[in-house]
Amino acid sequence: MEGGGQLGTCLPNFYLLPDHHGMPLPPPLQLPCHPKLLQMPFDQEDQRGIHGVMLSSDHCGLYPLPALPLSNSAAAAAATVALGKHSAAAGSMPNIGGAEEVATTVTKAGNESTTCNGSTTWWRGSTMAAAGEKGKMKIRRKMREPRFCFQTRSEVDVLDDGYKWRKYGQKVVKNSLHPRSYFRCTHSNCRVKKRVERLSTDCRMVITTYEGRHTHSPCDDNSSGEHTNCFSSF
DNA sequence: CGGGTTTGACCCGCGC
DNA sequence: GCGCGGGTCAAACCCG
Repeated sequence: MEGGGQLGTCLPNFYLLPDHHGMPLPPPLQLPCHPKLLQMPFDQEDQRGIHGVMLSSDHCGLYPLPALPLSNSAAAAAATVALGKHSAAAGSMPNIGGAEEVATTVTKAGNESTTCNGSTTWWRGSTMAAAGEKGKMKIRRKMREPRFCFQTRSEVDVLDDGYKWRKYGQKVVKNSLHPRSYFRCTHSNCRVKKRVERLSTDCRMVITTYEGRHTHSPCDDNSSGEHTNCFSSF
């Protein structure tokens, strides 16, 4: 069902954030412009050959993003993005069209609600333990969270978005000069993942892809005493 | 010693 | 059916 959940099947939502310059990165919710304005029905995008909308780094203007090939390039894969969190804590980030559809798919794939509970570790239980064995990894593969990606110019690969991430993999992807890094949120009940890679065409550009929704606020990941530091740089 | 990173292997989906 | 490529696992390693 639902086409195997290949990344390319769900068109991403793109945001181009202002230049990073090593500064902590605000989560999508804190984009300089209202994220809602960036939304566009996926099917509509597709029909127009537009795979996303980017926020101009210079003036917050919107413009279509036809350049990123979503089907197979590394950038495309990274571009298939997803937004985690922000629905509960901040509440201002709407569920994004296609992303919500993906979420539905995830639910149908099953077992999601059981994955985070009672597992010994924050993510292992959500996959292998829930599946019980590798043979059921197919279920895992089907599980797709809402995705959201944005792109920014940055000196560093891993942007500080206020959450705490653990790297669980790195892989060289085709058509990309730079390896893609895979991260998971370290929060015990949070299954949000993110991928980070640099554009092969412009190594200064970092594409960050979020998948899933955080079940906690950004500060919950840090020590409880650092609540004011999450995005203090802004 | 605990938590995070690295990295090779494995699995799965998709295209041909 | 097969091969390719992306995504994930998990043991080994590193670091504070």
